[in-house]
Amino acid sequence: MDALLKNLKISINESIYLKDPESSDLGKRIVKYGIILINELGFDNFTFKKLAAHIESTESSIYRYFENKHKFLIYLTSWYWGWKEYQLVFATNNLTDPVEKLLKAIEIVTREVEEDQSFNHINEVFLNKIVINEYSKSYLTKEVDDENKDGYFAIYKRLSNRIRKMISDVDASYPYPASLASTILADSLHHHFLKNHFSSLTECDDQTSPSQYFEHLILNLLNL
Amino acid sequence: MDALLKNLKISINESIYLKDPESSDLGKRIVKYGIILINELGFDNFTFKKLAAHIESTESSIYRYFENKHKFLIYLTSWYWGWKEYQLVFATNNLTDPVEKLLKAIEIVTREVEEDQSFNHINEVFLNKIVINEYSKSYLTKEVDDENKDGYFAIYKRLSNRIRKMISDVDASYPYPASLASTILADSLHHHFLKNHFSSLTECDDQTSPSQYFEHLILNLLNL
DNA sequence: GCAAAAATAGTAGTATTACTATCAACTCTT
DNA sequence: AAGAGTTGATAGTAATACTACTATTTTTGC
Repeated sequence: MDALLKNLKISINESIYLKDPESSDLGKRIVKYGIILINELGFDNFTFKKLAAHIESTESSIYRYFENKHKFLIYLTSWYWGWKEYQLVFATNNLTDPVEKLLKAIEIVTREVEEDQSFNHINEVFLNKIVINEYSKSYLTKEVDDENKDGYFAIYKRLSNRIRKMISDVDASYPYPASLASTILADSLHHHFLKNHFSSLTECDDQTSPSQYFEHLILNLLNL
Repeated sequence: MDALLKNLKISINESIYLKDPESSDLGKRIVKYGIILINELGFDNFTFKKLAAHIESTESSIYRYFENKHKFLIYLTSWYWGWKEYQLVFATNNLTDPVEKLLKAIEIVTREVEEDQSFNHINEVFLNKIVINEYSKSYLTKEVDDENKDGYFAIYKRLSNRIRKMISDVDASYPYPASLASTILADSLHHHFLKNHFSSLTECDDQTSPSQYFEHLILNLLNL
């Protein structure tokens, strides 16, 4: 990953955390080992108590950074989407051909993160797996409308919007650019899951990636 | 709904429940008020204790039917997909034109359930909302592979397969029929959710339904 | 250079959840 | 009238999701 990216701080809505985990050593350890532990146990079996034991700290110290594990998940996934957004802007900014631009964007948001790109203390490979397995749990709640109003999902929505614009730029006549952008983002996560757990429900496997499926879809659906 | 359907029993894998809820009055009340309560509270806030209070029974009685609330969710969603499968088979069996057949199938699986069709004690409108809001939580778990092996998701997979075949029947050259079937099933649930909570991420609203979006997608993606 | 204030870490406790176990009561059959 | 099956009532446990409070360390203001 580009050196510039390594020095950037992904900025996350302040109401998601009580105290910025980037502001202290403990905060960074919470994030680092939180990712490792959620990946290992799954979000449902993950608790602050287990995380505290893992980093040799206490539950109450973690509660000073995050109100509860739900907000911790929102924090981690927001970071992930912010990171994806940077990659997307970075990789497409210099492209002039709108088709090339869109295809590059699709590739970035649908591909699997394969190696640890070591954005400071965050393991992006694990974080990608967490997003695939747990992201929908962050918004499939009774509190979604309040949290949406408070901007908890702002980064994801901004990213979706960027893709929507790129779709309209290649085919202004396509009537569902926002829906298609949403389909690409959400359904590519779903396809990574299917590939790993319900292989009969997708053609994607070691040879064929979700990226190829979505690229083919875009190229055949839009008027290019 | 057709009278024939009302008399059919949706058959659900026996290892999902401890005692068939269709076999007793209490069982039916658990299912009936379980649906109402999950719809009201959301699955995360739903407990067997609350349900027991609601139906003036006890936690321990409910535990005699279902091991835990996760299996209860699997039961309810399996029932839903079984019900959709019946509707799909019923409505498409007599159609000879494969395009018409596929479009009918798409309409059935993507449309919102709008009125209570009173399949005995089950409120299908609420159950549809539950599937939209909670279905993915039933498989996004660490136990998914074991539960899949035990056939917990068999009905959904069978339904997805039926759509896959219909896609291949209208365009044998399309390379991703299984993936496209999965996209239609999962992403239409997602679009109903977006419509209700993230309206900026979709063109779907009161005027434009997810069904229209997916119909347009199919008609423009496949070689018809 | 040091005391007061602010930030942070650690301990202990509570309410709720997600069960399990046991026993009593009632019904339905043979 | 015995026995099986179903439901109800009560109690108990371990884990979860916190909150309140105390102890320690760090910062800063003079």
